[in-house]
Amino acid sequence: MNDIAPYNPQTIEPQWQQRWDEAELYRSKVDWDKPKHYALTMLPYPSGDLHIGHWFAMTPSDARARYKRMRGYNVLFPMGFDAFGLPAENAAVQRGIHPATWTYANMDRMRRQLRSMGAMFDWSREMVSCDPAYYKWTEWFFKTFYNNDLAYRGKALVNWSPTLQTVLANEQVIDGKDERTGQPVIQKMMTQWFFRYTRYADEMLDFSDIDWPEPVRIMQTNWIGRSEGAHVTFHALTPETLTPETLTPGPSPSGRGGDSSAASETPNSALDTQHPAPGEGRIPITVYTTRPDTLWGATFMVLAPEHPLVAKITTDVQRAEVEAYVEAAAHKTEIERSAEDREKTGVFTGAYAINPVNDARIPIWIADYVMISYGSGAIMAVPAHDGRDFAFARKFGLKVVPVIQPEGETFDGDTMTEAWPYEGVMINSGPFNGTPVTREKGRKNPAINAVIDWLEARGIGKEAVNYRLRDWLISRQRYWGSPIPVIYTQDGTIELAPDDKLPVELPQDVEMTGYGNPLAQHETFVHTVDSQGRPARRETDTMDTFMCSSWYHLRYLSPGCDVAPFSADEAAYWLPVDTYTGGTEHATMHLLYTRWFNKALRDTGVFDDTFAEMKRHGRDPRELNEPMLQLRNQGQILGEQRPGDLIVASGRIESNRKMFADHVRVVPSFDGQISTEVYWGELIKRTENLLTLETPDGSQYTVEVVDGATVEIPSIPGPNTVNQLKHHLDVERMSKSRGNVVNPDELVAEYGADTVRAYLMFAFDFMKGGPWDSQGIQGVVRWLNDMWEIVQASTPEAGDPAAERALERRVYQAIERVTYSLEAFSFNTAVAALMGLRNDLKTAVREGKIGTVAFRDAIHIVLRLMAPITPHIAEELWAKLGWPFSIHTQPWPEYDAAKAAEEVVPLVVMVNGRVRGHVEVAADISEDGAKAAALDSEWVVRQLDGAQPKRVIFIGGREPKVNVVV
RNA sequence: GGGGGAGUGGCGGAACUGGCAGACGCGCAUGACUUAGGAUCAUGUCUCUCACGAGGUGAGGGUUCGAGUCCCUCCUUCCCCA
Repeated sequence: MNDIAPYNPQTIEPQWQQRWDEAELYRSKVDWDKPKHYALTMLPYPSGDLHIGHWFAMTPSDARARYKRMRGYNVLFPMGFDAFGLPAENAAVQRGIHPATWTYANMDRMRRQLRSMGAMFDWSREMVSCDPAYYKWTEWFFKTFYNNDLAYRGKALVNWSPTLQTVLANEQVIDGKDERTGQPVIQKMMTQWFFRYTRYADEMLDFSDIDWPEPVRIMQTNWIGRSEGAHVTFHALTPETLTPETLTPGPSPSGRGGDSSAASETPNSALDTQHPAPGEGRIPITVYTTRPDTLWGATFMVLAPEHPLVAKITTDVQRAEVEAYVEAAAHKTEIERSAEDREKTGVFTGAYAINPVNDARIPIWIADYVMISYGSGAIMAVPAHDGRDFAFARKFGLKVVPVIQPEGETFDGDTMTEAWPYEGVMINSGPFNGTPVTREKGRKNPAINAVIDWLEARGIGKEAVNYRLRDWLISRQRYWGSPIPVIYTQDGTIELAPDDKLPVELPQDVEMTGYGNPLAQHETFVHTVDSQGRPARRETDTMDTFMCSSWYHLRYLSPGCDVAPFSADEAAYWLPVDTYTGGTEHATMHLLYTRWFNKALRDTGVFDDTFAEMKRHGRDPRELNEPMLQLRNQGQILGEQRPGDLIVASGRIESNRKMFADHVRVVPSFDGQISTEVYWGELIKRTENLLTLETPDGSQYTVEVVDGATVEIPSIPGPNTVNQLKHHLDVERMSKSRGNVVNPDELVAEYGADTVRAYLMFAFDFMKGGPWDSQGIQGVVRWLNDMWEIVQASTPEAGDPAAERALERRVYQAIERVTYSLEAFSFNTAVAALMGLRNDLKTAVREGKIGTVAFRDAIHIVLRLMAPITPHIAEELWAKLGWPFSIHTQPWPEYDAAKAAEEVVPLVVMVNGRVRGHVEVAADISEDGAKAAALDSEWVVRQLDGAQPKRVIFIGGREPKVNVVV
């Protein structure tokens, strides 16, 4: 082995990458004679540099795509950029760079970095979402949706910064303030564009056609939040209909008086006497409830502060208070408002409504725990059976009337301490008293079922299904996004830009000031003409970037196509995506949007040509009901845990916890260092020259390093400064500010791409991720160095047949393990199996019992098993042995059970389920034979001591076991 | 606030349907080769015990011939969304 040149990935990797490019090894072309495999990994946002997380997401997916290709599939594995979005605008505002300049420069850098992975990306299919050739079709899809009643204009709350005159994204708002300027942000209603997301809500609840992780399916189901219940119409009494004496300021009587008997048939009778005649002066307010069985317990109503009726129904007496509350609510975010543990706030409007089931007159309040964007923005409050309503009622002294009572309990509205949202028997509910209530939801609950029928019969209410899911708000008041191709004519009607005028292009000459919407300020963009040539205004909102990423997998099919978003010929062959990999953070947003988009395209005829082509080739168009068949989520690579330097500081002690140090020393341990003259401990935090030291018992000390102090760090030669001291790092997400970022470029320069790829696959569970460990990579370095030498080792002409058979067995067992592991996204065990094989090969070379022919047969298989994981070294060694280019077009080694089979196996002997020992037996031993061997073994004989076993259990299979119960 | 995971040696992690817990690797220890070693090679490495043996997968309980795996209660953590 002496004359072998050392393994040098820095030389061989770029060479092979170039060779693969030149040979167009990864160009994927439609070939109906071969089965296809569309492997897709979520495309990156061009933020600047490629992160180790990108490598972790992409290289295992690449390995699997390569493996599929060797299994005989025609594989498509494309890459592109999700290039619109906020960071580019922030860069523009902060550094005066145009978003396009910033984005394209980043993409150039990232393309180079992506190529260094040695992945099988087909770059001829690259798509870039901010390219006009791409967003032309994003706009075209908007038109398609608009023309099919899937897009509409509506009102929604936005984060509005009065200072910047602009709308902010949720992530730009921290504690109700703009994160950049610290100026307050208010909630403002604006007219915006929506897609009818709920149109496909029910279909999106059906996962029967797709193999997606259970957690994702659960999250999507909860996100859609389907519930069954009823719409019920209450009627508000307008101020004019109320007589002066009914206008009691403040809340209604608390119910703590004489009429509060919970068993009373007409609980609100005291309030019930003065409501006006039906019809006149009544404003209908429809509420949605999942619990129509509790209608008799509705003792007040609550409207969202933004509800349009608030101004109309508020009495003059209450007006000032109500307006102040509405104003205050505008300054709160939904997150704050929906926090359940928060103290409830609210204001009485002075108005009353009639509960349609019992004609009770109940007060109408406004409170910020009711959201205008949710349901109808109005609720009936049933304090006895809803936690939030209960808290509200108690805070404001509102009446609590129980209408459901569990067996063996007697509720009293005045003394209940918490709401009872569960089962029982209906009480105080007129005709329904005595009806049993279960924990079932919707019609399955007999009480709900009966009440809904009753409401419908009387025309008071109607069965209804509601979704937590809201329509998809796609408007963004931003520059760097796909324009919405809409024109507003002078008379206010909406026109769409004609197809031959698409795309509506973003103007290049914009000024990014961070103030206002750049597009709205751009005169030549805004001012246009309508279809009649009359002056008109353009829509200045752009589309949510989730719109771009909802169809990028289609653009890869034919990125150059300019007559359609994608070519039907390509789509009919490649779709749907077979394997999709990406992070869990997209579980409910991107992955639901893309499913919606796919169903919308199906129903608006966009796939019609594709369907026709599929049928022509005998494929069923229903295969395209879902965009991605199999989904797997990778975990996240976290920063490396690092201990801080051990430090001994001496100087002037200021107080018992603070020192001004003129001498700081890093020591290997604290032996003999401890004295009262010095401070010592692990450096857990450093802010400039202020150090925090922690002793093993957990006490902390502050050390301020004075100017001109000596700093000694023995591991770093030369004079040291305080900046070179390493402080402790916990396992956390990587970020520049924490200083725990792992740079893949540096790793590739040091170890080579194959090592980095294999290490990422080996060191973590793909689905879980975990903290980076810079030491562990040595194991992979050794593995590849070993393989480099083993493959080129010299072997004897003839070998020992038994040893050769043993090696063959190990090789074939490895085929099975690696194959199974790659199928199952268990990349770590695939590498482990290959390392195990390395151990066997190494032993074989050392012992010299394997002949050249047998050894070459083994290597021929081993290199192909390595090829998906470490493509460069596998190709290089393959070539060194004189085998033809390219290893990546070779078939995957075929598993042969006979060759993998063991002849003799250890029979596991268990007594009462615990292993006691092993007996060598033939692998194909019969049940009776195994039992006899076990009963004959020393352990069983000793345990039984002449007695009969109670039971003898044989567990067959490759590893036979016998359990003797005594 | 809502939702989803995860707890196995000093560390990363194995254990496919309940069937030998700790594969593979890092680290560590001892030895070898070396002027030297952060290179390489060999051996060892869950805990207790000289040993025979016994115990052991966050805690407690249950089902089973047999539980890391299934069920119940609790604890600790991480992630995502709003």
